[in-house]
Amino acid sequence: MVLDLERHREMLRRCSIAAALESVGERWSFLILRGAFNGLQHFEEFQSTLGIARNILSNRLARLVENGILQREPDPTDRRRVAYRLTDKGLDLLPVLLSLRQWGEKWISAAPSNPVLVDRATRRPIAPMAVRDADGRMLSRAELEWLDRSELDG
Amino acid sequence: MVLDLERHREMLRRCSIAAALESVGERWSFLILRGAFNGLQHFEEFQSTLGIARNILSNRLARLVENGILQREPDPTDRRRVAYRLTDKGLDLLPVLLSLRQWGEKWISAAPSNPVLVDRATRRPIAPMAVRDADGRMLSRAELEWLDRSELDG
DNA sequence: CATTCTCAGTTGCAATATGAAACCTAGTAA
DNA sequence: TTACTAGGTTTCATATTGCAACTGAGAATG
Repeated sequence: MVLDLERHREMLRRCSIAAALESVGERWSFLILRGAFNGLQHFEEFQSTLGIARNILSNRLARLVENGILQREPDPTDRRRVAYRLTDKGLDLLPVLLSLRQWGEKWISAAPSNPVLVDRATRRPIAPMAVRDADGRMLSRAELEWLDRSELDG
Repeated sequence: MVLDLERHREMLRRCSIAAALESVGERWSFLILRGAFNGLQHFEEFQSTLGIARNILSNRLARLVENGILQREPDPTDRRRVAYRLTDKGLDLLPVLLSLRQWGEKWISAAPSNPVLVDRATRRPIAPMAVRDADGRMLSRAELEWLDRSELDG
């Protein structure tokens, strides 16, 4: 029993999805990040655009900072203000955010999202997030298989 | 004031990330889906491998079914048993799951996850989920820009 | 320089969600 | 016919969230 519980805890520690959710899985965290990706930086901006309760926002920002996803930067020109900006670790969540957005767009809100992420050089929208092989070819579901790591070739 | 609240509600309805999170953003939902992707189908399997409370599991499965992400299929050979399996809508969450897993693997639990998703034909692991242009070329952060939909070419 | 306003919170309390454990019901196995 | 199993539900305790009012440092205004 205790062992089983321990095994479970261990499993959750090993599972990177569970680990990721510890950082960004709480209610509002993702929407705060969406805001940050769209340029929001200040407490009042997040609060008024998301309509989140102030104490919860305060808590979520603190946790995201603790987890190294946002950086808290006091503004030197106005000492009341604090800017919250994405760290590299936070910026690296972009694929998660885009996948989720595209899924929601496809299956729930048929309305296309705004703004759109484009290739700066060509100004063309990015491709849908998809599973691809090592050469960048898109793989359909039928082409995929789960393999135990031990069965991977050298 | 009421208008502002309404505008906010409207925004959340329009935001596909918020919409997606309504379906899969509750605590445990993602881990249940991870289990489903790894082959779990039965109540007792989810319960014992995740260690989730039975009433919560019951609630989450019902909600995922409501939202068309899982299908509830009574087993004809044993009328006690019920199989929960991913629908197409649910299977389409794979990119989200993989992005999250890769992020967790990179930034939190350095340990590589198991099992691994491979190209069935070559048995080689899939490429990391990344932002790519329409031709499949990977785009770095510096190459990306947010553009208002109205500014898109034709 | 006194007053007012803004920003980023905190506090207290009510409403919800979650968790643990026992219980239930239909169906299967011995 | 008795025991056991799968998939829940119920009850009650605890934790999380939400709302509204309040605070305190600092900036803007007159």
